[in-house]
Amino acid sequence: MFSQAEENYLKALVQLIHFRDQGNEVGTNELALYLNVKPATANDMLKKLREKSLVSYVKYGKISLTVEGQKAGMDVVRKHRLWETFLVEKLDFAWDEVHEVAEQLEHIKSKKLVNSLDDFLQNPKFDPHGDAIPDREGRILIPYQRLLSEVSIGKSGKVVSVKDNSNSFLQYADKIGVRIGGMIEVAGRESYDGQTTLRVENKDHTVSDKFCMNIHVVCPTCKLGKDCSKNDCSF
Amino acid sequence: MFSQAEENYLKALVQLIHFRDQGNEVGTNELALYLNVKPATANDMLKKLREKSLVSYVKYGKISLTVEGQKAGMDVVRKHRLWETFLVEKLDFAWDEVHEVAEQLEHIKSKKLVNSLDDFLQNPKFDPHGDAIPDREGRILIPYQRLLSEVSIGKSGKVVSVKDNSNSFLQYADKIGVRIGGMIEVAGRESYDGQTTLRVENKDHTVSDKFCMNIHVVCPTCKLGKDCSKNDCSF
DNA sequence: ATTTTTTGTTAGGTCTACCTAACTTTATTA
DNA sequence: TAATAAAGTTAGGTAGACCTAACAAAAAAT
Ligand SMILES: [Mn+2]
Ligand SMILES: [Mn+2]
Ligand SMILES: [Mn+2]
Ligand SMILES: [Mn+2]
Repeated sequence: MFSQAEENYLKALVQLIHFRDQGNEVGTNELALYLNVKPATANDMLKKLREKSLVSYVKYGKISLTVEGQKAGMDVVRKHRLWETFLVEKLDFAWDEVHEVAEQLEHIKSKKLVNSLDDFLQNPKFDPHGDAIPDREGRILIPYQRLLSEVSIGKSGKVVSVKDNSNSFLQYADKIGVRIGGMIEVAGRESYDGQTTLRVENKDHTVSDKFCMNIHVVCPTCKLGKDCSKNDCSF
Repeated sequence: MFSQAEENYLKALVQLIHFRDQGNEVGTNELALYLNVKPATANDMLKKLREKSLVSYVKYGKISLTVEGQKAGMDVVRKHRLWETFLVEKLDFAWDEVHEVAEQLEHIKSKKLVNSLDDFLQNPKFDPHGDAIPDREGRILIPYQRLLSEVSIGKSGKVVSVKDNSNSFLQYADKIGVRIGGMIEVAGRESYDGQTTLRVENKDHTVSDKFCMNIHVVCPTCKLGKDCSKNDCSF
């Protein structure tokens, strides 16, 4: 079994290496920044994880996960997302209240618990933020999605996930009616600074480019599948 | 907030001081034994808890909990028992499978989580082992109960709790049909060594005195109330 | 009332997960 | 290419929660 700290590093590495659009090269400093620790601390832990064959890296080089390390990290992500789903679906938490608690729950050690919970929730494929939940083997479903900031004017998308999980972002999103599964139309975009007019539930809101870069949408007709252009895709 | 270790000590003290039939004087050695640590370790922690005004004790004296310490310990017990109930009621765990996992879950820090869970379970008063679940203020319902070993021959009792939570005990209890809420009749008892014949679900089983001393029963007609003899009590 | 046993304390040490400060390597820029 | 900046490493240190070994106090037994 892994310690809580080890699990946090493995999860962070999965997120930095595999769950990012670009730049999947990860170094000590970036990892440390992500985990709110000092580079020296991250360096210590990397040596320990290397000893245990969970990461592979050489001094001054970039970090990667071994098969075993990736599996372990995925498992933490799986637990995190299942617990978030539980909190929202069963205990009526709001989507901006679950992350902190899930950070704790993700470290509970019991195979039976995780799998029972998965069944109890009817094997959900996505968490309350629209992020894919890895299955028992660490596999995830990847919907073909794009950032709202990349959707052309006049087109609509269905919200599948948000990148920012901060309270301020989630509450702002809530306020203007943006939620997982909801539709958004890009009514206009200012070329000067990317200010975008969104039509949500028949109301218009002018939001920043930054905001749009944190929302993933899919074509409402072909949510899954890699090459969207070959279908009757609305994008 | 308290650390996981601190919480474990506070819970142990509540259990040793308040949840025991007799002998509620507790010392360093006993506490250490209960928690599977060495006396020196328990001593260190007691000093720390005294600093924080959670226990009150003097060198070489007996340990007691302050109001604040008792409140904190009760809260851990509450969480432990709520999670055990959740595991059995919602995730179909058996009553001998829940303790270990609850030992982990009891340390999750979120008032909202505990109270939501309590509501989700419809504010249960007893856990799967028949132990009372403290409410938000740390109050518990105490059924008038006696040990099965003290029930007279010919009388029946309804099982409300078991003292031993070990796998071997629970599985043995299961095997002969003893479960919370079930009825047991004391059909006979050998005065030589206390060997007792129990009638459970119309079958007779001869069990040891030791076994009987780990089962709490109440009169089926007056489960609650302090002075059983004033009612139409079957005992 | 001693002796012996049990119980409790102290001193000093380990291991984990952090830290700061100083240093080295690699990358960037002039 | 040489200077500078950024990234990564090492050494040494702290705090929490545990340990062993030696010792002191209290309780029990003779
Ligand atoms: Mn989260
Ligand atoms: Mn999430
Ligand atoms: Mn338990
Ligand atoms: Mn219990």
